[in-house]
Amino acid sequence: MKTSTLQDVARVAKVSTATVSRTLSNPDVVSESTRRRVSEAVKVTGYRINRAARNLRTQRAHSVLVLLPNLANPFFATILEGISRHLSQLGYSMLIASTKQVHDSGERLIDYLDDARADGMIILDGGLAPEVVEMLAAAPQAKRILFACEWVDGASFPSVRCQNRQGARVAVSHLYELGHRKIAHLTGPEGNVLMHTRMDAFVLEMAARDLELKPEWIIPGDFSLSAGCHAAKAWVAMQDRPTAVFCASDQLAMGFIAELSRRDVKVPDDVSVMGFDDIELAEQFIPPLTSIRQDRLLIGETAAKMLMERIVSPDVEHSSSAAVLPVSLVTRESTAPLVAAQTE
Amino acid sequence: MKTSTLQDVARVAKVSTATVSRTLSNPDVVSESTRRRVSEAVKVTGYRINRAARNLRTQRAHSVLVLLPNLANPFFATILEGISRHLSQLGYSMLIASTKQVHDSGERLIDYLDDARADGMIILDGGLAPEVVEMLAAAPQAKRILFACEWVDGASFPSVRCQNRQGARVAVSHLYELGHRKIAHLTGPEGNVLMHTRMDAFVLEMAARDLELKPEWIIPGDFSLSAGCHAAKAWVAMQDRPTAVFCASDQLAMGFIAELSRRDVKVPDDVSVMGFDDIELAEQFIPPLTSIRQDRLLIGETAAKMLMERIVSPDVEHSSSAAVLPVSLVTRESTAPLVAAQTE
DNA sequence: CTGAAAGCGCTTACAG
DNA sequence: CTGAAAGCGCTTACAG
Repeated sequence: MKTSTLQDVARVAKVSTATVSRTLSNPDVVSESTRRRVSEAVKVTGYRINRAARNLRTQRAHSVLVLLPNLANPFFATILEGISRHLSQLGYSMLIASTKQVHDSGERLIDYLDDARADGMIILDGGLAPEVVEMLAAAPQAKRILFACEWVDGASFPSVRCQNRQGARVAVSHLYELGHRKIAHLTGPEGNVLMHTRMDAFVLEMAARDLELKPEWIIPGDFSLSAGCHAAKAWVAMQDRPTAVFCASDQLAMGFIAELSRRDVKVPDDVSVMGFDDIELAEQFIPPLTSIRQDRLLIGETAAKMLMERIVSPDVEHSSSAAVLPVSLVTRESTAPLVAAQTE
Repeated sequence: MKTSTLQDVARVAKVSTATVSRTLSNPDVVSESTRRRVSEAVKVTGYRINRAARNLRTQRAHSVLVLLPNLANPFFATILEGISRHLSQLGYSMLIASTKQVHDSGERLIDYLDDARADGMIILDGGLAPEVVEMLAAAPQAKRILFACEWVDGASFPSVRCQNRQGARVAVSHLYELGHRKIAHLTGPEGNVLMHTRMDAFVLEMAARDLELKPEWIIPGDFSLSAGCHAAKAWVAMQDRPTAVFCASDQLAMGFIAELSRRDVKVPDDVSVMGFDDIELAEQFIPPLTSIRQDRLLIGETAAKMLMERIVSPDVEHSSSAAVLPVSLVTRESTAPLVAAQTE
């Protein structure tokens, strides 16, 4: 059983292929009776449009590439869900690749656009090599590239992100209100745009509140569980221990707490710890983690929406400024008021 | 700057488009000097193949759909990584969709194959509606559909899975060797093929070892953290408490332990708990989780490999039996020898 | 080893 | 409102 084509439908409906095509993509333009005959013929033949043919003819791939730093990071799942939800509404498919895999396969990122595999690109990796960013920026399709979550400083791509600075400020202010004055920051990876943004806002907020910030209270990390574990060892070894730690990711916070717990340091009794992201697991963690919530579904949907507007209406002038989505404080049990015993 | 086509390359190289095409896809068949001239022309023009055109001409989409039950489940990330790794080696792209999203968008799963969007399908959801499975099985492209991790009993699709029965057996035997005799099983969701397979093997292994199994020691769950929490409440309420619990997933085990810990029940001192899957987090959990390890990268790679063989050589007779990949016991700190205090 | 030509299955400007 | 025809950019059987 061969799959049937427009030709087959046209033959059955006794109209031209042009008319079948119109009926399918623009029904208002054909007569009522034609519409009925064609619909009937479509049903009889079991016709499905051939997208390869349509793509070639319309010069559209009807799909979008999402580039992740790493497929195995659960942080991205909900963002993908949001992207995919919006794309499929518009009849677009979602293609996924990771930076590493594109590199390993010897392809260039821009090929996805150049070879008509994708109409646009949502990049969730701010750490692309500078020459890759340059190549993307110089490409004729640069208008159909957008960053989400992370971004590249100095590049002119539109982007979607959360209020990273505000998140750091809210974190400090939450800990401050609990009475903490000695607050450490466990950072993301050096060079990462989120790491710098959050750390920078943290430092400024500490200064604004006139809080001392010893150099060793900025603990370098990399968003991972294991970096959190290492940081816990550093914290334990400190002469003058901070009574609260603001971590740049939930995974960092979890690793930090896990290692402390192995050493019989209690959270939040001995030290308050909070994360950033509010991943699914934060609520289930022991203790449930106080965090800065990003709405990842919304980030995904917004990114897809902005990109699709640029794909569908390339000639309209689109604002190139970033869409900055709100964050919110989620208070759980890993942070608590400062008690006398912590300050001896 | 328009992107250049085969025509442009042919013009520059002063050969026909046929020759350019051959040079690119089958270089051995053209002369040395032609090969040089064409390569040069490709470089000069910056030619990239147009995949939409090639796909139409070759009647291949050069991409594969991976269907997930749910995009937001981190369990699948590494499997995707494995699939994607193999596909991209062969120049294929990976399309992702979730069962729910396909349903919501009003599409039928088979459309992906019918409309030339994908050449094949890897399905990670054994819980497809029976009418969907029937439709897939009846389709002319049924040979290019494969299940991984989960599968559908009674359907004849090839599949890749881990040794689920063996995993359950090893779990019981591990707990038995630690001295446990009263062992409970916290199950996956009713109706799920993994749930039944693991439970069934658990029950048989208990019987084989002549161990009592009270009905209430089979605790219904659904693979999630929160089901694990609920189960912990059930365990606490039991008159005759099992001294060890084998959970059908790591998430279940983590939820179970988390809730126990809130109630000051110690793992493994008061009860030994083990999971299934060995997800990344298992090692970082407190206590680090004993689990049955599945090699998810290998599952993904194997699935992609089997599917691609069927796509590339549709006429060869492929074994339709399942590929069953080994599991292994990973012993960590959530299980411990039975001590007298537990058996009073 | 190479070229001319057909054709994959659509969409759309043009003409009526 | 509808049809004939061109063409999107490739690949490949055929002929030489």
